[in-house]
Amino acid sequence: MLKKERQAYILHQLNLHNKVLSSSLSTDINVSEDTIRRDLMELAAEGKAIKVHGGALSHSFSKVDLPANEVYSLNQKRRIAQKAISLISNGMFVLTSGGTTVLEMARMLPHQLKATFISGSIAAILEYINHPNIEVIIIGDKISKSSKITVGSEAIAKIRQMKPDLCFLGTNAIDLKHGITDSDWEVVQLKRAMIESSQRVIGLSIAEKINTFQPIRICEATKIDTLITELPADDPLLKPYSDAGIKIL
Amino acid sequence: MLKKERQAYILHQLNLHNKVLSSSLSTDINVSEDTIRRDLMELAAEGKAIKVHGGALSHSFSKVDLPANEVYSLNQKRRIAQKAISLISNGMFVLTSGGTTVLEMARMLPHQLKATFISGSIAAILEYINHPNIEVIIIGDKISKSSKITVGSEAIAKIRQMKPDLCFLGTNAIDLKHGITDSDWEVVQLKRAMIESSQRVIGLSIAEKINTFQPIRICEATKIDTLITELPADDPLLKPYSDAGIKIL
DNA sequence: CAAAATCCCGCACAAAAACGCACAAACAGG
DNA sequence: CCTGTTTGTGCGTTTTTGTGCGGGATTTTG
Repeated sequence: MLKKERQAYILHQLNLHNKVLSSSLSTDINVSEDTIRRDLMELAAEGKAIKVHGGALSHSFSKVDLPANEVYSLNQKRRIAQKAISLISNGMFVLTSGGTTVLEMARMLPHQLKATFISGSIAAILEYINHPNIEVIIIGDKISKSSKITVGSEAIAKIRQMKPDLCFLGTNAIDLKHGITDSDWEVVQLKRAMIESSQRVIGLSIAEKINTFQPIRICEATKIDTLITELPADDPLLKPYSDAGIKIL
Repeated sequence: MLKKERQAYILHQLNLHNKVLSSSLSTDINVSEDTIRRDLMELAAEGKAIKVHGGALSHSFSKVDLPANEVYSLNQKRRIAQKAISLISNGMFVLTSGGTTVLEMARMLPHQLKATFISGSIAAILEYINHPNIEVIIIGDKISKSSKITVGSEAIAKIRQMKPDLCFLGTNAIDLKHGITDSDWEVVQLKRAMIESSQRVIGLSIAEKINTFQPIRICEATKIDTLITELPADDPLLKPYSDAGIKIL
């Protein structure tokens, strides 16, 4: 049995039962537990499983452990959110993606701001609802358990028929050569649609994601109009982007 | 049973009952109390539970005890939810409305149930997401701030093009003469669509709402197939409904 | 205040993981 | 074809992790 084949089988079992045991898999496919363990580690590294002692769990179980160590980047994200908010004016239609930076922005929206926010991110929606003057439109479709946002053709079709003033995109990786990239196929599809529909796209990215890339490409970096990081606009790290015609904030 | 799995189970119980006993958990999952205690300590360290002598408390409960009458109606709703859940089988497509009873049902869904839930209620969606085996489809549209559900023509159109197996309807008022009624125009539109699309409609209503009515009519009472209250099925209050051909549970 | 329940501590032990190594099959390139 | 390299796999050995148990300390309760 080929490695890929075996891993596909493991993933299938994982989706089916939401958990797998190294021991049972080993007797099941007739390979050593060591091999299973190595497979599980690979799958975990690719984000397709969660490795635990004794086997692995499906991502849908991960709700149990949200990492609390992320406090570190919180301040950076707040700074980004602050800059992003300055771009929003009363009466605008604003489309937002998922991601923690966007979520932080949602939390910091000034009370008196009157605008309409469109999103498929459950967490962001929750924040918008609590604001007194913000209208919320949710993009419906199947919800991806891993990213907690709606994905699928319905969602994409819905986005395509809008023309929002602004689009805030939480970017996982941006690089002039590789463009804007991500690791989840469904999310990529969605973000691509968001970018194409919007009059002005604003990328939100903490500095450590600048000049990095991930397996799947969304679009060229120059498709975004404005890039916001926690750094000052004249930071040398951002110079190439500014030269490429992207506004920096 | 894996450690993470067990802890997930404990957390689920905690969210459900707002408290857990080490002793009962121990006999429940068939592990030593020591192990449970260690789990609770870990969960407490992560801030997901509050360890107390004899078990643990949910974080939300730490405040003050809910007023007695709320607890009272909570128990009624739990009883309704329990009956409602018994109607759901694996693989079903289930459409649910908003309301606290439906929300309670969402919380009580058994861990191993595999089904697809469709809803426009933000609170319900949040509960569904936390279940490992449930697929979630959200109905998108504008969100009504008062009821925290999506309303509007898009939502209605979306519902119209589905044919779910079951529809659970939190009913605010039901009466044989006036039918099922509600007070919010947009919600009424939505519920009407839900009833028409579904193969089987189950009304959830606490007894005090039986034989009451509100300003706007959704449909006749007989449009629902099954009525679930916290009362036993042979309660005289429900006799007229049963005579009208509605199944009582 | 005394009995009962619960917790805490150290220990034992089995299951699982990590590590280093061996080995064979697949591959690449003269 | 031969040969050096990479890749996937299995096998001991050592470490780590998860769990249960006994007994003494502590808390709860009537």
